[in-house]
Amino acid sequence: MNLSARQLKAFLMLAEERHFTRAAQRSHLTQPAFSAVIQSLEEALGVRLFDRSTRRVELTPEGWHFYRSAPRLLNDIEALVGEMRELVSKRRGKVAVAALPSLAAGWLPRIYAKFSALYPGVQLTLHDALLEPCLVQVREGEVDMAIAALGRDMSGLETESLCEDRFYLICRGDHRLANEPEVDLTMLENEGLIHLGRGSSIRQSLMAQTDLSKLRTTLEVDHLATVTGLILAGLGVSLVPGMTLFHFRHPQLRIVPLSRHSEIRRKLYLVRRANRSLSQAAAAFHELVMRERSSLGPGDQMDIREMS
Amino acid sequence: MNLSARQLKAFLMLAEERHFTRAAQRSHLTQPAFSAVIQSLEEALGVRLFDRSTRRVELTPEGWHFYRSAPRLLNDIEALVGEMRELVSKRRGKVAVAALPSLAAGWLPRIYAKFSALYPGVQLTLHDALLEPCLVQVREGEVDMAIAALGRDMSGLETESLCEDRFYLICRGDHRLANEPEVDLTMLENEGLIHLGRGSSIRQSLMAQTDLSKLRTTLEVDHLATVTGLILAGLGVSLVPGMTLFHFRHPQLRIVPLSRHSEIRRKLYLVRRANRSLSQAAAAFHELVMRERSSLGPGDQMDIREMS
DNA sequence: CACACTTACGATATTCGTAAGGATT
DNA sequence: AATCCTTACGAATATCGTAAGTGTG
Repeated sequence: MNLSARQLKAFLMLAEERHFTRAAQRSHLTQPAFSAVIQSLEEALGVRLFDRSTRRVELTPEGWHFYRSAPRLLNDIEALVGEMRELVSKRRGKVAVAALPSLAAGWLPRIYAKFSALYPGVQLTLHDALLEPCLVQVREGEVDMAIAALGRDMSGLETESLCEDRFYLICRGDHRLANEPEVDLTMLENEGLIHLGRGSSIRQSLMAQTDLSKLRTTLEVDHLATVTGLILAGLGVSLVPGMTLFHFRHPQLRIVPLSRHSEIRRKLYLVRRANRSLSQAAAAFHELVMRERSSLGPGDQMDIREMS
Repeated sequence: MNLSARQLKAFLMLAEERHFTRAAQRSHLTQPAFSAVIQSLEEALGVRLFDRSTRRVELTPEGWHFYRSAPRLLNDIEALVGEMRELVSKRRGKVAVAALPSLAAGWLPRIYAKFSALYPGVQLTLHDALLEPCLVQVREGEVDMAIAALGRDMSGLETESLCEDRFYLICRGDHRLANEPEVDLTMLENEGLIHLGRGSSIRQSLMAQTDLSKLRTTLEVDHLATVTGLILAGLGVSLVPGMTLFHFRHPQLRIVPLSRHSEIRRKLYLVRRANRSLSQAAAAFHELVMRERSSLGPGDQMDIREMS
């Protein structure tokens, strides 16, 4: 037995029209072919569904019984197929992304806006989280992908490089280095440095690439917004990657690039589960991110321009 | 697009097993053939439903979405097909029959008992009604068939002869004709005759075949049970067909056949709608009636034996 | 290298359209 | 005679199983 949507559709068409020739036309079939579909259905069910003479076509008692359920059934089938088509065409769907706070606040919203314009039916979710929580959410399938740095354990994850993010010195306008065109790490000796928490990828990038022992760590906070306030209050300076510079557009703050030879960089990646395909909507989002990645990397110039 | 039950079943099998070879075996297909079914489904939906490497088979996001609805859908399909099979096999169904009161009380219950034993799942309905209401119910499709006589208007109806029913004289044991082996209509002159109502087929048969002007009509009632009482009270005699004789098994009543040459008969038919097929259950009932018709026709002997 | 999915390919079955057949009004 | 469903039949398509190919652990 193998009931098909085509048979159901033909049955309903004939039950409505009570006329093989018309029902066949509406089904885009020749009348004999249509007849064969009905016959195959009757044979599959083992019972005649229509009484037909050349002048009259009518449902048999069993036909009526079938007719009670068939429309709902076909409707369910077509609803399901329709849903799938909507997913494929991205008229519907969901994309969940995890991103480091710096990206979640700065670059990603612009991507979200573009994506929403392209696919207004797709529901977007954004989880701003520190590096490790980002990776956990990807690994556990809570999000489709993350935009983050590399973590300690990247097993089961697949990464694609997005950009490299240079670091900058943030200081108050009256700081001794405020008007340098660029600074060197050696110039920062004995400066009071305001750090982000240890869960932060910014902090981790810094620790991995730099010897900060010559600097004094004055404070450690969790949010960049807080850093702004602390610097303004004269409590120290900070080193942050380019992606976060929009936090520091302030008349009394200065942003000074680190010189080439003491350049520190944070590498950012798009992270997703290994060997797992993305949903159609997520794949479209992924594609958009990769296409737009030039708008955040190589990284520095653009952000400087934005700030000026 | 033509979704089929086979595709759904294969999909669910694979979603459960996550293994083409095993799922193929359980589907009684070779693995490549099974693979082709899955591919045809994916092609029909325009989206991959399974991520497969040689070592792992897993649902894609779209596959999961499909999986949310597919089991219910397949279940509905199989439920419908199952229902149809039950109707065909007469494990379920309905049969509604209309019958003249004489048959509804006497012969038909025995048929119902036999039918119920054969098909305990089929629900039987019996409408005992006078001739014209019987025919109306058939014509309007309220019942599958009727067991009745011929009416004035038989258009749209199809009849099959069931039996002929002889008439008998019913009188009290102390009546002058009580011990005759048979009586002639002429012997009934000036008798007081108890009639049934004009809607009754018994009355109509009598009127059509006999000149009753020599007899006095003393009373006219609607139910045979009442006739019994009236005869016992000495209010007259009655003429009734053989099928009703069980009403008159009473020590003080006598049943006397009418002689051959003044024989009156009531013809009984199975009546159904013209050009309309019966439901499977009704067809089985019809067949049983026709097979058992010898147990009521030619009519007389048996009833006489029963009465003795 | 062994297991597992895909591709290739020939055989069979199904489906389709055209044309002829048969029944009903 | 006209209408309309069924049957007949050849062509295109789909489905199946066997066997070879490919890729992954």
